[in-house]
This record gives sequence, structure tokens and C-alpha cells, in this order.
Amino acid sequence: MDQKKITFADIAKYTNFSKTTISRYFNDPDSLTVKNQEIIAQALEDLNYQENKLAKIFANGKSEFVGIIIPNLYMHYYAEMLNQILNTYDEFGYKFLIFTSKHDVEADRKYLQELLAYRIEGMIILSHTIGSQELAACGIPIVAIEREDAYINSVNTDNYMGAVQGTSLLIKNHCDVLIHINSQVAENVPSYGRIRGFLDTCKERQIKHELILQDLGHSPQEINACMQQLFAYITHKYPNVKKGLFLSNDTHANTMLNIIFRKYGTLPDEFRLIGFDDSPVSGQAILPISTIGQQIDKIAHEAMSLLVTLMDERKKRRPKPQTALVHKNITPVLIRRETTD
Amino acid sequence: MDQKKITFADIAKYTNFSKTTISRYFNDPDSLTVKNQEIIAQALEDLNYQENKLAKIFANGKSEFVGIIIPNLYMHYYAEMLNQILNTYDEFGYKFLIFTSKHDVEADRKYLQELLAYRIEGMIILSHTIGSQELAACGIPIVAIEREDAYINSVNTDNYMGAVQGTSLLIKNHCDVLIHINSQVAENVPSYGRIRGFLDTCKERQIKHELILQDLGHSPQEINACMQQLFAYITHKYPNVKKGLFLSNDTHANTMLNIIFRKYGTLPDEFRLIGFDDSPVSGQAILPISTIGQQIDKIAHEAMSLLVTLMDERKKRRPKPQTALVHKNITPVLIRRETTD
DNA sequence: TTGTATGCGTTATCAC
DNA sequence: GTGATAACGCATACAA
Repeated sequence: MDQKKITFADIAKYTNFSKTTISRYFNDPDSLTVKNQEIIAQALEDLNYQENKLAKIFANGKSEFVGIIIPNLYMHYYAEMLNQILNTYDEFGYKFLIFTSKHDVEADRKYLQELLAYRIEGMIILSHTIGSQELAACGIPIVAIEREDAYINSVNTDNYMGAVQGTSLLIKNHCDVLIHINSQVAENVPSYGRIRGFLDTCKERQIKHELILQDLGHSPQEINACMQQLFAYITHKYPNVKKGLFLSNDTHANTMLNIIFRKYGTLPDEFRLIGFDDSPVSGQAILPISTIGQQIDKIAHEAMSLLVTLMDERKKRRPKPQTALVHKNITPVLIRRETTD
Repeated sequence: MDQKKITFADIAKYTNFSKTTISRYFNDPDSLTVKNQEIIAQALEDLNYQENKLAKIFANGKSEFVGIIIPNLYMHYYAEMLNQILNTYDEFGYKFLIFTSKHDVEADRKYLQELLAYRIEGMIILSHTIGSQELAACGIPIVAIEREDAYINSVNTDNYMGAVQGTSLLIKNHCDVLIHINSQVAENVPSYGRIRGFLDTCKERQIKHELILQDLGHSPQEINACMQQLFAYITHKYPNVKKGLFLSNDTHANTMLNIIFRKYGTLPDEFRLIGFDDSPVSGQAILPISTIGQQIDKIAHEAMSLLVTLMDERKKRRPKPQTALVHKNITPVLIRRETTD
């Protein structure tokens, strides 16, 4: 097909310029006469030149690569986040080298080394395995999204505010008792804010509430079994009162809704329900589920924007080392659908 | 943090070997004495060496990059496919450079050029915008997944077989009339096989059927409106007979199921329903939906496996140009859940 | 088993 | 405005 690639040397020979001039044509065209620009442009056409970014990177040290380590793409949240991050290419021009975490620190460390070997200029991390202190030691700008971030920058959903909004809505719906169902999240993870937001709001408003923290299973079957059991527990413990259920995410909310709906053929007034994430399932449920919508597009953009700032600083002749960490919060939006009034 | 990077030259100086020997330590360690291996290993530790793959790639011309152009990550099918492709890293070692298509030929051409500039060794394409003839002209191995593939290799779901299985199940369920609802897919796209499979099976089994091909909308609202209208049409046209509905995908099937379920509080015996894809929504529906499961993991693995074979061939001293295109089909699996007997 | 010399395709630093 | 030359960090003949 195409034999050996055309290089600046070929173009230089063809045009009787030097390689330097060809290089300048690409990096500082105005330093050439218009006429010579045209000559070179024509030569590029004639020889069918294809630029070699690897050589360019190698020569100037700017890889324009950003590394990503993300837990999986099975969960819509992560898939959409990656989607939005990839979309920043058109604005910032950085390419992404992506690894999915195997929830195994050693494997992730290997991926990290591989990324570093490719001279990534910065990194966005969503995986939880490697501690932020270890990450900070890499010596490149790093931005975390929804994970422990004690020693690195981060952009997160304002989980606390989201929980306050959701809890407040359930209170406005005149629920007698509020129940928050979640798994046992660590306190240093941003999403722990959902629990704090729920508790604070309930206490402040002096409303009866219960916090249920337990393993909710991983497979659909396990989740279903858990929700089934929790439904039995809740209906037995709180009969004849209006129950406001705040689930940790939309998948759990949907599972719970299905259990209730199958039993009553509707969502009885006795139950109000709210999820978290605004994932597709919340809108496609048998009854569209009210939820807290994370602004994934904004989070992705803020993360890349912050990262680009940090990477740019590092490219300067006398880069100031980053002094204070940045932890940015993005406010979520309450989405009222049919499982709340 | 870390000043300038350690290179082979530094290690060579430190150990009194030559750069060549250091290089060999990495690429052919057995050619060194065990003792010298240890000396170098120690030096690597002492100096905290970090390998530079960019330099390596540049020197030997093997980028170990595979390019991907994929429509989006919003649809679960694409997200999971990308997930599975990324997972092949552990087996094949290729890194991926990924772009999401903007459904704009010019934008996609730009991405393609960018990928080529990074000297990708091969490419997996799921985007539809660029014709396969143009892609074939790139001069690198390319494997298509579920798109027009006249001039390039491909790995696809056996859509025809999937449709045959689904249609047969509906027939086995004693449906009086079979209805396939799909959008107007082009005949040169693999998923058109679903339509052929449906029609052929119905004709062969001499069963009453109807093929509904129309724009089904893109937003959840549009889809819901379409399904609502189709439901009215179907119930009016086929009253008092058992209707077997074969929807083009699980999202559509779920929307239709919700409409039926909200109306009757159950899925009446008069309706049997089957979707396509085995996406999460099919299992999380108010009634778990029967569906045709695409073996995304297998497709991804086959695609990479094929691509690796082609890329390897090209690295040989006298590579044979690929003679015949490979078009591989992966059989889907029928998943019987609660919307069929 | 180890070393020398050269090449990979750009950019960067000086010259002119 | 343009050119010669030296990096950049590693791989690979070819020697020894």
C-alpha cells in the first residue's frame, strides 16, 4: 500500500529547503514568505505527507497524553463520565490513554507505570485502589473524580447538597419517616456526603429517620434480594405511615420501585422514592423516578480544565510548584419525576 | 519533584556498561550474565529509572497503539464493547487511542488523521460515518464492528441467527401474529440481518406477521410517544389474538412493556415480548424482558485477536498483503425471561 | 557476553 | 527569512 513514510527530509529535498524550514512551516508558518508556504503546501500534497506526532512528541517532550484509570464502563456513571472526558478533545486537544481498574492495587500500579512510561502529562483518576498519597508522588498533575482525594486535586459532585435537596423534597412530600439506604461507604470518599446530608437535614428538621447502611449486593440478583428483604423490614417496622425512601443510586431505587409496583400495581401514596445519579434507568422505570442528577458533563469539563491549567504551568520555564490543592464541587440538580409529589 | 529523567546513558555511566547492554537488559536479559543483570537491576533501583516507551516506540517503529472510533458511550452496547476491548490489554498489550464520533464525516476524518499521526498499528471502528472503502485506503489493518464493512474486515453478531431464535421463540409461544418493530436500517449494515431473520422465519413457518419500519425517535420522550402510538395501532389492528412483539432493542422493548404494564397492571397473556442486546434495562425492567444477548466480550476479543494477527503479519520482514477479507459472525444467545413463556 | 556506531523524525539553538 | 547541527532516548546492525 504505502511504502515508507515521507519525512521532513524528503520534503526538504523536494523543495530545496532545509528540514528546519519545513518544521517552521508547521510551527510558525508566518516566519516564511507566503510564496514559500505555498511551495511547501504543494509539496505536502504531491508527496502525500502524513505528520508524525510520535517524532514530534519525542523531540519536544510534550506528549499531549492524559492518562485515565477508571473502575469500569459497565456502570452508566463511569461510561458517561468517560464520554464527557473524551469530548473535551475538541477543546483542549489532549489525547487519552485509558485503563479500566481491576480492583487490584498491583494491577493498577502496573497501569500507572505504563501510563508514566508513555510520558502522560497529567492524569484523571476515578479508580479507588491506589491511595492519593502514592498518586501524588508521581510528580505529574492529577485530578481525582469521586474518590479519596486527601493529597490530590479533585472535582466532585456536591454530594452533601444533593442529599439535602433530596431529603428536603421527601420532607416537603409530608413523609412521616425518612429512610436512607446505602452501602457502607468510607468517610473519606466524597459520596459519604450523601449520608451526612441526609442525617443533617433530618436532624435539623427534627424528622423521624433511619439510616440503613449495609452491603447491597453486586449482581442484579443480589440487589433484588437485598431490596426485597429491606422492603419487608420497612413495611413491617413502619406500617400505616408515609415512608420517604432515599436510595443511594437509581439502580437500587428502580429495584425497590419494581418490588413495590409489582405488589401494589402502583406506587402507593404511602411510599415516596428518590434515587441518585439520573442514570437512564431512572427515566425508563415503570414510573419515572425522581433523582439527584449529577452534572457529569460539567464535572468532566472542570476536571480537564483544571488539569490543563496545571499541565500548562508545568511547561513554563520556571513552573511554580502547586501550592494548595484544589477541591471543586459541582452542584447536582434535583429532578422531580413521578415517585415524589 | 523529580528533576530530569534517568536515561540508559545515566545507567550505563553508573554501572560502567554501555547503553547497548542496558538496552539488552530489557529486551533480551538472558544475553547478560546473571550477575550483571543484578548489577543493572540494582542501578535501576538506585537511580529510580522509569522507562520511556515513547523513545522506544520511536526507535523501533512499533507504537503498540490501536485506534478506536466509536459513536458514543451513552448507549450501553458501545460502553460495554469499549470496556471489553480495553480489557484485552492484559492479553495483547496494545494501548488504545479513542475518539467518539460526532456523526460528522469531516470531524471523523480529522480523528482518523490524528490517529494515523500517532502511528497506530491498527484500528477498530464502530462509527458509521466514514465509508469502508476510504478506511481501507489507510494502509493499516482495520476491523469493523457492526457497521458497513464491504472493504474491511469485521466481527459482528450473527444478527440473522438472533432474529431467527427470537422469532422462533415467539412462534413456540403460540403467538397468532408476529410484529417486528425496527428503525429503517440500511441493508448493508449487519443489523439488517434482524429484519431478514424475522421475515424468513415467519415466511418459512407460514405465520402471520407485520414488519414495522419507522423512525422510533431518539430521546426517551420521542421513543415513548412512538411506542404509545404503535401500541394503539397494534391493539386496534389485532384485537383478541396473541401478539408476539419483537423489538429492535431492549430500550424499545422496555418502553413498550411499561406502556402495557401500566395499562393492565401486568403483561397480559395476549402479549409476548422480546428485545435485543441483553442490556441492563432488560433485566431491570418491571418484568425481566426476554432478549437476544449479544456476546460483547467475545466480539471484542475476536476483533482484537483478528487485528493482532493482521498487525503481526505486517511486522514481518516480507509481510504478505492481506488477500481475502475476514467477516466473522458471533452467535448471540437467546435469554428467556418473563416476557415470554 | 559486551561495545561501537548509526538511525528513527522531529524540535531547538545557533548562526548567517 | 533561512540553514546547519545538535539534541531527544532507545534499538539494532556490526564488531570484538
